[in-house]
Amino acid sequence: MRKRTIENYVELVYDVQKGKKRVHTNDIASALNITPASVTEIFQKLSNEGYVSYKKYCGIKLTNKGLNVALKIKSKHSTLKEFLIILGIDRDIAEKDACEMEHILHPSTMDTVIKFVEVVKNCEITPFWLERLKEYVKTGKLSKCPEEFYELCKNYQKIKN
Amino acid sequence: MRKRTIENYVELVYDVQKGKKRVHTNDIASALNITPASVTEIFQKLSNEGYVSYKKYCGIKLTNKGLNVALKIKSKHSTLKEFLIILGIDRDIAEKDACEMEHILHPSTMDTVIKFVEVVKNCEITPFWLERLKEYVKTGKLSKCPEEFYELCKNYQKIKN
DNA sequence: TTAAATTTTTAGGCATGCCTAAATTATATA
DNA sequence: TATATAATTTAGGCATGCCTAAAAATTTAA
Repeated sequence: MRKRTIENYVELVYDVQKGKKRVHTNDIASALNITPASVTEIFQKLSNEGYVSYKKYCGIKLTNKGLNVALKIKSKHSTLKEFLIILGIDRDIAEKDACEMEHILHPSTMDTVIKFVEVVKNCEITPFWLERLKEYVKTGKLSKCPEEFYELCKNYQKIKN
Repeated sequence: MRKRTIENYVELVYDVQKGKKRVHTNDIASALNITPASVTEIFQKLSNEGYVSYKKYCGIKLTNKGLNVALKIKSKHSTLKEFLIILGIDRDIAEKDACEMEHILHPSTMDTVIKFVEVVKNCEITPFWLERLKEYVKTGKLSKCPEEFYELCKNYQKIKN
């Protein structure tokens, strides 16, 4: 199976599994609008590769290996979604784009995104540059950056060097 | 053909086409490390869908339709790469991640990214928040945001409301 | 508890994007 | 201008992730 496929299925299985003992073909099939027959095939492959334990006619359950993948992907997903929302992307679009990005970004890119989100969340108030960006996206007009900011930045940089 | 496949091939054809009249199977095959036979198949499909004009044994040339797709994708690519580089991602990783992101992001997300890059490039000096982020990524330590910044932000927001 | 309904699996197919090997066409050179 | 060489195409295969139709197992309910 492709990395992407594994990640998507394992992630979904994780979500569906909550509050259930086992996940059945129908659960996945209806969630994805595909046929149960296709899901059976996926279950068998996920099982062969050790992501789930599978018993015919009884559905599946994530193994530790599968659980780890699921947790990692879910963590990436929520960080990326937060990241996009911070930038001003609509929640549902952020959700979809995060769904794609979670599979492709390099670990070091993910690391930067994680820290970006952390930095912004750490701010007591919405950062100025972010306000300006959102305004620009909304109105199409980019306001000029006030002189005081430049001064402050310059001073700060002098101090550091 | 899948959207992603079309975009990838058309983009590559555009790059290879520069300074040549026609692009040959071998050009693409060697660039992608796949066999010329596979490229022939791709050429035929690209041609069927109107992205290139194709004459047997003579290679292909982008049509206007293909050129438009190529230009759009290349524009997305370079914006995304710039975006990632601004955030502090290494150039080669930025290159690879941009290659993936260019196919998946929602237009409104792209719009925000475009404006983000514009806003940062518009700054006379590297924004303070970006300095802090990069430092955090590099050292693992997040410095506290100076009080003056908060004050300035607050004042600015009062003025606007 | 046995028949009906539902769920799951099997078997066989299909499109995609790749492959190899062999045939065809173009080109370079003697 | 032949002919050897190189490039391209055709033909047939393969893995993936999906499909349908039919078979098998399970569950429900009479």
